Amino acid sequence: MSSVRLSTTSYVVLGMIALRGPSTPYDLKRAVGRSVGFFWSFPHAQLYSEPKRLEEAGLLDLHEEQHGRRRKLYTITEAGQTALRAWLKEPVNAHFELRDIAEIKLFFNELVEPADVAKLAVDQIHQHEQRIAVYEDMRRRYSDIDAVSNRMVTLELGLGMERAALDFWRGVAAQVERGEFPDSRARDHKRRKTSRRRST
Amino acid sequence: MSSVRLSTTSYVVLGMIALRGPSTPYDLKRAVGRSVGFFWSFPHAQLYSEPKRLEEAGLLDLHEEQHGRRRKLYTITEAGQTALRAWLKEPVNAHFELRDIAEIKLFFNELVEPADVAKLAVDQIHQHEQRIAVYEDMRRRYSDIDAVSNRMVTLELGLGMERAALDFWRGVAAQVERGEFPDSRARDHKRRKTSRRRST
DNA sequence: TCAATATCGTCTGTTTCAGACTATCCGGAA
DNA sequence: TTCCGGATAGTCTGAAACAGACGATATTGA
Repeated sequence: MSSVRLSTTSYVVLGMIALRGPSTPYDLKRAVGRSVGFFWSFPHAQLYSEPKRLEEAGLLDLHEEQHGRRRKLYTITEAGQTALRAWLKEPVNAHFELRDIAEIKLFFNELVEPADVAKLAVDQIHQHEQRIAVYEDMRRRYSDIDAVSNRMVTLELGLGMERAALDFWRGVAAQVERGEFPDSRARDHKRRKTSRRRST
Repeated sequence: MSSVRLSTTSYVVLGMIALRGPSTPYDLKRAVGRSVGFFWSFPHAQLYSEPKRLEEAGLLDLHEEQHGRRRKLYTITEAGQTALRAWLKEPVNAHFELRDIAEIKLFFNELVEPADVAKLAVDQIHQHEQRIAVYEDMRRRYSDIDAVSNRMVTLELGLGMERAALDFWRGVAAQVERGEFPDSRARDHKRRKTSRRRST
């Protein structure tokens, strides 16, 4: 029940148990693998150690099952629900929580000569397609449940967001294919000018 | 010169030095703080330890300056350039590199009742605006240099991507404001139905 | 029946995190 | 001239997380 520092991974665990109900670490491992793992991946060993921490903090309840293989079944507590919801409501804080590899690669892309926009676009398209598949899979699995509202709102938002990104990169890819992209044009008139800097 | 494991942070350091030229850790700290730090943040102490590792791996050169305060000036080596470019070219691998907090929060958003789409949108809008500002700042700082091609291609892509996302979320916010969003409509006819599960 | 495969869980050295802490420099007020 | 505050610059450390090797138990079907 002592105060622990909760990481994003902690909230992923909390969130998964809140969504799925009572779960063993292995349940979580499989569920994470085909859903939220596409947005936040981590070693599966964490799914054994993290719930233990959360249980010690009073955010999960533990029910040890003692027949056959010893396994641990975790349930979320009231305190856990509260902590999770509080986190979900607060904005992403700028404090060591921002990490976006795709954007980093884009940021530094000017360093690869000539800028390989085509490859970049393909990479992004692939990633967004994958994420869309994750959301669509969830939608498929839940469409038979009658509680349409909250879950469906979320799924549609996720899909919408991913589709917007996908469209953007598909557009880029198409432009590149039609030779409309600046990098090919710019290359020849660059040759003449060398590393002159800051004339004004 | 031994082989070390390079993390994303390593590549950020390499990338910053490649972009800016010779830099001290403190230079990096400031530069990161107002640019790439918005996509990938980490404790500044890393900017002292990481270059040392990279230097030992032969990816950076060290020039110790010994007048006044002792400071270390790092330059990227050929090997460093090569490693960086190789990383930039390879697609984001699915192996512990995917981490997107905003998407996580969206994923679990159905758990906050009623789904607070408005707040979510505001958060996203803020974040994308901030990132747009980063790209625009870069563009402002570099627009006077005549090497238009690579850097400008990258900046336009970054801006385009962020604007697409921003537009999407602005659209969502507008819908919410006009009351067109499903969550308000869905709430009443949900009350009646309780936790029945999976009828088929 | 036992071998292969799938399921489930633990362990461990290394790296990173997060921020407290130390130290230096510089300008202006007392 | 010293003293103070703030900006600049760098170090240190305990606690987590990482990454994956490893160990153990079930299940199956030959």
